[in-house]
Amino acid sequence: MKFDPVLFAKAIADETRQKIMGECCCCWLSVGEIVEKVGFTQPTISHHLAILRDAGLVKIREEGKQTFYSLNQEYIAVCCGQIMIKFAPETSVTENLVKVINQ
Amino acid sequence: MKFDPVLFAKAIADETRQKIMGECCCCWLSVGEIVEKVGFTQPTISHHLAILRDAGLVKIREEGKQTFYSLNQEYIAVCCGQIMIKFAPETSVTENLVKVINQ
DNA sequence: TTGACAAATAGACGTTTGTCTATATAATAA
DNA sequence: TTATTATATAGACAAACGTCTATTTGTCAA
Repeated sequence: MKFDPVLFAKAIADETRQKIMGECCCCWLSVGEIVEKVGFTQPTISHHLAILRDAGLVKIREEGKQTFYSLNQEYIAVCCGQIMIKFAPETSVTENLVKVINQ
Repeated sequence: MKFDPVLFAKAIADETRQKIMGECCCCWLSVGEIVEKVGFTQPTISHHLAILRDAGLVKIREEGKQTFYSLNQEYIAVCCGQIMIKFAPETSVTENLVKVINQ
């Protein structure tokens, strides 16, 4: 997944999608479970999941009739790191991050 | 500035604004200079600067007729760090970041 | 005080986005 | 096969957004 800072920002720039991301951050959830937890219609949730998928922010596992989603934490960390390097290069936090990445 | 992850993401979720951010990341630029570098009309640039300002992403210095803008790198680093903690808590990059913040 | 310049604001307009209902696709069970 | 369930896709529609032109506000120089 080639990093595109605008695509990444657009993907997370919505309250509903951030709710979805929070729900499936550290576990696998089916679309139905996400619908229950977030509270929009199933097509709306599927629409948002497609946007997250196209940006590379979720991992997908199909199992019979169901599709499970889980947040792609590694890639999200990379995206945030890249944005810090691009837009906050002179901060100590970013300098430390760069040190960790390069070691 | 209270951190709002959706407001932050919306503010950086536009190509023109990211160009502006890149230009005034490590220096102070007047609105006129940003207009020249980014290449939209002055009202359009002012519009985007207002969005960045409302999200706390730029610092402002007025000087006579001119207004100078510079990216608020410290706050951008904080925002990225918060997003990592929220959406990528289990990654080693985030664990290192938390260590640095807490020390 | 007048004129010139820099930036912000107002308003118009086309595009993009988020949500919905309706429908299609795919997998399983009877 | 047929019915049922889970998810994705299509299309409609209102709201939000990005850009522009025109205008206003504020500062400085003559």
